[in-house]
Amino acid sequence: MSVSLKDVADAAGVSIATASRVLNNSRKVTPDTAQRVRAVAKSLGYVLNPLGKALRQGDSDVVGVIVPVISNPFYSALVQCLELEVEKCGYKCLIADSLGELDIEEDRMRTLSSRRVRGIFVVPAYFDLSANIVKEISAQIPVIQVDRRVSDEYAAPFVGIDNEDGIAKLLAHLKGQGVKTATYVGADNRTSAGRERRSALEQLAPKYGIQLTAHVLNRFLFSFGFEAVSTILSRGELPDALIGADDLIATGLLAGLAEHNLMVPRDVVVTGFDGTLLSEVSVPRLTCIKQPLEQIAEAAVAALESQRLRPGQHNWSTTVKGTLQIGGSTARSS
Amino acid sequence: MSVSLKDVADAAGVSIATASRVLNNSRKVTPDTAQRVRAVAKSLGYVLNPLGKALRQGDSDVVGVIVPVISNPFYSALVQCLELEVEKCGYKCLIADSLGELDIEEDRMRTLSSRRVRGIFVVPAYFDLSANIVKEISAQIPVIQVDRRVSDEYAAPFVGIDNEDGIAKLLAHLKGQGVKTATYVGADNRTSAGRERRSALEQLAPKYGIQLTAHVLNRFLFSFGFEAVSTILSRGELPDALIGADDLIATGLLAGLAEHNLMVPRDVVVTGFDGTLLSEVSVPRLTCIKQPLEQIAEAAVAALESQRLRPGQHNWSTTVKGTLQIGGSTARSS
DNA sequence: CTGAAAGCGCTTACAG
DNA sequence: CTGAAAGCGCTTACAG
Repeated sequence: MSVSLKDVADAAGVSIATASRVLNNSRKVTPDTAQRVRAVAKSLGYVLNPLGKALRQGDSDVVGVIVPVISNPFYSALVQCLELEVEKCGYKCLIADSLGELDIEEDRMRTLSSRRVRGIFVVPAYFDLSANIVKEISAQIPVIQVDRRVSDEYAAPFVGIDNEDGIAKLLAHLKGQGVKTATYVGADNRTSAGRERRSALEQLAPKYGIQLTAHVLNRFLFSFGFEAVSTILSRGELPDALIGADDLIATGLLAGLAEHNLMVPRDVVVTGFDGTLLSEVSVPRLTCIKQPLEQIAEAAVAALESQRLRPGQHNWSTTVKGTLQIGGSTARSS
Repeated sequence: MSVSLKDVADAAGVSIATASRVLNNSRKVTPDTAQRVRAVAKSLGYVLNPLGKALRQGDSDVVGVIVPVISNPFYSALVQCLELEVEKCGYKCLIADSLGELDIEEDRMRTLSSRRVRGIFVVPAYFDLSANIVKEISAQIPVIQVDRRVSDEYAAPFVGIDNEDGIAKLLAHLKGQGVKTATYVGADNRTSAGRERRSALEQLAPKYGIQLTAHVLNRFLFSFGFEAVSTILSRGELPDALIGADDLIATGLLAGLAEHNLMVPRDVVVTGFDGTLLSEVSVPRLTCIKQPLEQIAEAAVAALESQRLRPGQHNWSTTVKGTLQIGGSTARSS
């Protein structure tokens, strides 16, 4: 049905080897012949079949991307940035999600690996449980952990935000707004992001003169933030600030507070983390740490390339710093 | 490096033909032999290389999905549903976005086609400009248009929401809330969704006793909704309702109104379309038409299968009806 | 029931 | 500079 390299070669009166060389600019070919082949290829509408190429070379031009949930605005934005960056290298992206479940994650990684992708970007579902699969696949093809990492530091390189720096910026801002007490509505220990943000907060809050009441912990979900409001209210007094572990939780908090007729920032200020669409869409806008996604994507692609060139070095990581994005949700002084 | 079918066959003392048959359950093989092959395959950690299979069969187990922008919550949700449904058939998804640009869309479709995917789901970027490429690729492999369609009704089957029905439900609800005047903050004629929603509104509003002021039209963007508020205010009187063409525009309206210290629903009611995460996250929640994504995904996959079985019939479509999701943004009677 | 062989489309040593 | 040939991993008529 579709035209193959052989068709082109025949029509041009050359061997398929020559045709291949012309179309890949791989070796010097008589200009005359080259031109003829190119013309024929064009007129016949030849398009390379990447399957044959990949099979032969044991290596495709596809890169895999695995995120927990593609419909989480943070991940859909991350995926888009990664895709853009990957395409600059002339590769294509195969995108998949793990739904945050270990067995799906394993399936995705094995499938991609068997397809001989050039490499995999993965946001591991779990800090500890995902370590094995990341390490296993990482031994076969280049794997880069993005946004989250697994417990085993020799599993694969990591690229992501500096959570501690982000939390520090948030605390400095809150302090400037006169915040004295805060409650962390955060993520549990399942993921590295959850761990790092929580421990940074615990460590740094005292330095900014902010007193933390008991955390409310769960997963990165809007519904969790929404419900957390009731939990906190049932305790009695509301703190000056509610610190959400990400934008999803934070917008959940905004919605929950509205449900209880509490005004933000008048009654309590709220912060998020990520700087997703949600933070811009919410009313009031969410103060949060904006992740430099382009930069992360760029670093991730660079990491993958470096991993391809000299494999075996897995215990390194790249962190980038986020920026404080100030919204109305913490405009306490006004 | 990785173990191939030949390795398995050798280790099991059979031909690769037999090994292949066992692993595919394709023909009767002596139970004894079959068991042995299976055992060997397992112990060697054999995993099929889909490249070889696809090359041989001229057909892979991959399905392509092309949406305009993956970071639009509606499309990321759609992609997730499609992926889930596609996997039920044992296929994998190759996801890509066109950024709403024709040349990228063309590149994506051609690339997928050259990879011999089993079929493509596409949300065409343009109503008229995308017609050619959809038709071209549709002649090669099964293509299903989802959510939007192109002008040429013989291009490819379509699966999506019944926009007219959705608009009617919205109008009925608004009428019940005592709305007499409304402004449509909508999408232009670039896409079929934009066209259909607008023309349905123009046609149906009078029947519900709702008077439309001049439309404000542009693309499906949060920023457009946000800015549209100024445009409308500069005209003078605010209508009873602002009807956003989708949730992105509608939440933009909410944010824009808040910026002008206008209260929703007190000063004006607002509606959206799609029922994305944004509609739930916004404060107040957005009244809108919720798209039955699971149902759409199911129908789309069924359409693809039917297209594979008997190709050539392109001029049919499946529409599903959305449901009215009532939020605080139209709670006028309260 | 099983195997030897062809062939999907491609690239790349190896000769010339 | 160019071509004949091997081979990537797989499936499937074709014989037996």
